[in-house]
Amino acid sequence: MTIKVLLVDDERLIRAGLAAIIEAEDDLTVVGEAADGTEVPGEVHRLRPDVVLMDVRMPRLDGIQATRHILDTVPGPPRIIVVTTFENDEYVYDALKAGAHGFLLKRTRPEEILQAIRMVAHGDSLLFPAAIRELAAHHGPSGGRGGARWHERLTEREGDVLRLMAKGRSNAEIAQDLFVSPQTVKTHVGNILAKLQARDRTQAVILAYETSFITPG
Amino acid sequence: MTIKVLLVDDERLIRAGLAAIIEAEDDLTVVGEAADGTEVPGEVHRLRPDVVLMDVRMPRLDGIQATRHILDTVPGPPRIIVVTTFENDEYVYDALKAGAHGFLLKRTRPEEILQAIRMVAHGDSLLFPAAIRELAAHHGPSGGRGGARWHERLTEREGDVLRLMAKGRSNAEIAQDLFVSPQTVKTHVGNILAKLQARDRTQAVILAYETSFITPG
DNA sequence: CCGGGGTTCCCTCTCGCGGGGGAGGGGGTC
DNA sequence: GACCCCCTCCCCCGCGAGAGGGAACCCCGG
Repeated sequence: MTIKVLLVDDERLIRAGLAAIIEAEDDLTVVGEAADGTEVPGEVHRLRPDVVLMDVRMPRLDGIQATRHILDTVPGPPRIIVVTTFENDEYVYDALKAGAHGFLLKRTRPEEILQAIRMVAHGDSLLFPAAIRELAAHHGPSGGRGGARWHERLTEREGDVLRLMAKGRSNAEIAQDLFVSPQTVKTHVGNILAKLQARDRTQAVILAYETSFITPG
Repeated sequence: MTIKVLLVDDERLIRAGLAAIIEAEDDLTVVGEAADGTEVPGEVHRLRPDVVLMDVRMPRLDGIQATRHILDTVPGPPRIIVVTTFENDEYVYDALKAGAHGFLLKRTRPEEILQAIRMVAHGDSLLFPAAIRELAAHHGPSGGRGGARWHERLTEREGDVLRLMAKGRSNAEIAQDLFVSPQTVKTHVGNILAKLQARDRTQAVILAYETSFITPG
């Protein structure tokens, strides 16, 4: 049950680095590489990877269009992680909207990149594994099979706060709703923003929508 | 082609007031009234109104649940306008999420209430008539048939700004994106918040999502 | 028993956001 | 021409938000 990964990045150095840390794990393997978005659909069809690590900024066809194209055309598509150099990259939201299952910064520590690959391969969303958290809440803390804990996952309380943030509540209002002090809410909000790599509550709410943590309509 | 309106409010006085101003118009007519959410589905089935003016806070079954129920069960459902007493009512977002096509404050001036009814009856969303604005942009300024202009509609520039707000941009970043000064952006943002009756940019973005001005996924 | 994560609460500090004004120019209608 | 709307830009001001510390409690697991 090794997880098959396809690397997509226009810089050979990046691909080599990612391939090195991935191949060092025995439950992960790199089945192919692509240097451009245009090559991706063919490679996906041919290699049937479980996870695609896709750079956002590429010549010819960028990661967003490539993501959209794969998810539109390939039946049983792979999970796609969008990789970007800068946090708060302007394409991050577009990428998630295009159907990506998470995003990573290139400077993220290798162990976390590996954990991220395993998580999305197992069907979790990188930022908001709502299903997992629900499972853990309903079926007791014995939830996920070993080692799947990732430090960026939101806690239950943080989920409560984010849900209220996504209803337009201010910190003071959230404090009233949850019967805690405003300072506590500020702490939670700060942790949420850090985990989501969001700059402010607006970006956090956007991510909540784009990753279906919150569902409109 | 008179527009049939169903009034739903637990206070007879409110219903009477609304009925008075609506019946004074010859293109609008009140086909029925209901004092409780539980009565609504039956009345909708029986009277087939074009528009439902629905109070949010009602005993037994509130406006949100009633809205959801109607839209779930009635084929070719009416357009629903949620009416509330206080701005920034905590139920507003829930109502829009339940599928309401807009919301109004009870203290809104009568002419605007009438215009709102006409707008939603013609298929526009009250806050974000994106379709109309697109039509106007594509088919020239001859867009909507007479008199449909409502002062709460967003201008094209405001739409640009809101779209960028919904991408998580700060005012300064929006200014760069649009090649204008930050002060100009602040002006637009202020106007947007006023028109949307939103308290801050987060609420504005939420409304943008809930009314499908922005579409996730 | 001790460690770690989660929740709660406190402090200070900075800064962007939003409210309140005003003002000028362009383009449209009446 | 007068009017109105939109877009642009400016001022001041108050406040909430977020960053960056710290600290206490509980519960669970090693």
